[in-house]
Amino acid sequence: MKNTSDEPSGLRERKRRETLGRIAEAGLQLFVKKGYEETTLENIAAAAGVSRRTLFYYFKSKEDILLAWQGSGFAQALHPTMLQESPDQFPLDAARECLLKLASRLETKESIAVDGLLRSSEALRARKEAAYVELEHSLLNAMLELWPDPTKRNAHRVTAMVAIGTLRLALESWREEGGQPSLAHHISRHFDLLKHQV
Amino acid sequence: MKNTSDEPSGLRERKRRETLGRIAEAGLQLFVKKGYEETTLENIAAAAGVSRRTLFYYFKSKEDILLAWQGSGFAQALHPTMLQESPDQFPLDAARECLLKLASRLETKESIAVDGLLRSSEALRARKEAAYVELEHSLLNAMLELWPDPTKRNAHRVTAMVAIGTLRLALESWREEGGQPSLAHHISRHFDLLKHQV
DNA sequence: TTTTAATTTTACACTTAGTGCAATAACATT
DNA sequence: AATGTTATTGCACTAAGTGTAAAATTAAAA
Repeated sequence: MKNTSDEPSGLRERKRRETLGRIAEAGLQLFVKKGYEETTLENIAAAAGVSRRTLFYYFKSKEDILLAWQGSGFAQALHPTMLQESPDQFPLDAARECLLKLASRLETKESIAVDGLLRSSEALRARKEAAYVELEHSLLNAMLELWPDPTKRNAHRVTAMVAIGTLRLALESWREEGGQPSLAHHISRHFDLLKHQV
Repeated sequence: MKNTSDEPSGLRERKRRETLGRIAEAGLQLFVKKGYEETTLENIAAAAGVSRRTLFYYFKSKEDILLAWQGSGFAQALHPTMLQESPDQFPLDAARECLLKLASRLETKESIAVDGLLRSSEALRARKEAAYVELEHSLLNAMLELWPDPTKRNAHRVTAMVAIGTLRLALESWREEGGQPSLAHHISRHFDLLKHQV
């Protein structure tokens, strides 16, 4: 009979998670060491102790093996974290606070390594930009729960776009300046710029 | 001796342009008819009366054949059009005017067809988002020429981000509502929303 | 425990995008 | 006409990704 609970915890599930982890780790390690293009799926499969075909059982593409590391859970945490904000503020201010709380997740070794790799080809750079649009959607959905006014949908879209766009610029600037000072600082400064420009 | 002028106009150049055009048109036509993934480079080469290998002499990838149609020259026109704006306005207002002037370029049959195709796969959707970031850079460069104040670089970045982001949302909304009313109208409305939200 | 069902892993053959290389054809210049 | 330059092609090759079906592993039922 099928197990309908959320998290089955048998041997099968454990091995599954282990294999998934081995593949993701072997992938990231090789990408960092040899470069993304220079690493073949054959390489990853060998390092993970699995057949090439099995890679596609766990990931739908080579890119996905890299993207699995993106943002250290930033994307997953965005929605719930935003929901914790009080609705007694302007949406943009709430978004700002939320992003500040999550900033540390983007300051990890993995995040930085992955970000470097995401610059190494057109296709990967494009994926990175697309990821921001995903964040925008997560943020928008949380906003729609916090301020459930159907007539403000477009306004919220604009707010989410501005907030995530500001995060993107802050990250860029943080990197350009070699991680100095903290990312949170850059985010704050960029949100301040916003008020003066718009 | 080498021809150093900008636009050589011999037989060679004419044929070159013709071949380029044939490939791009054959590609778009087949993509629309059969779908992007379902169209092979073999198909396009045959339809353009050229060898598969020659495709790579003109385009560096299959995606590029499609992306050549993106925006009907919007990207190329952005910089020069922005430069025509008067510096006696707020940068964001100038950007708004500029985008309104260019809006019609996105309302063409080709733009709409390409946009549809760009939704058909993850990789293509990602390319589309990346294209907006390119626009952002073009706009930023023009702004830096119009208001050459090196201390305002980050401010201008924010402005360019907001302007192009607004364009993106306006385009989305315009499409959702079936092209009604004009794109320019949607752009205006979204820029108005901005003032209220930020 | 044995049997049966579901899931995971693998091998193999195949398609297609993209690259390197070198030969040939077409155009341009002297 | 001879020479150089650019465009076109064929061929062989690498690597990503898919379809299929068999084998191995784990879970559940008897």
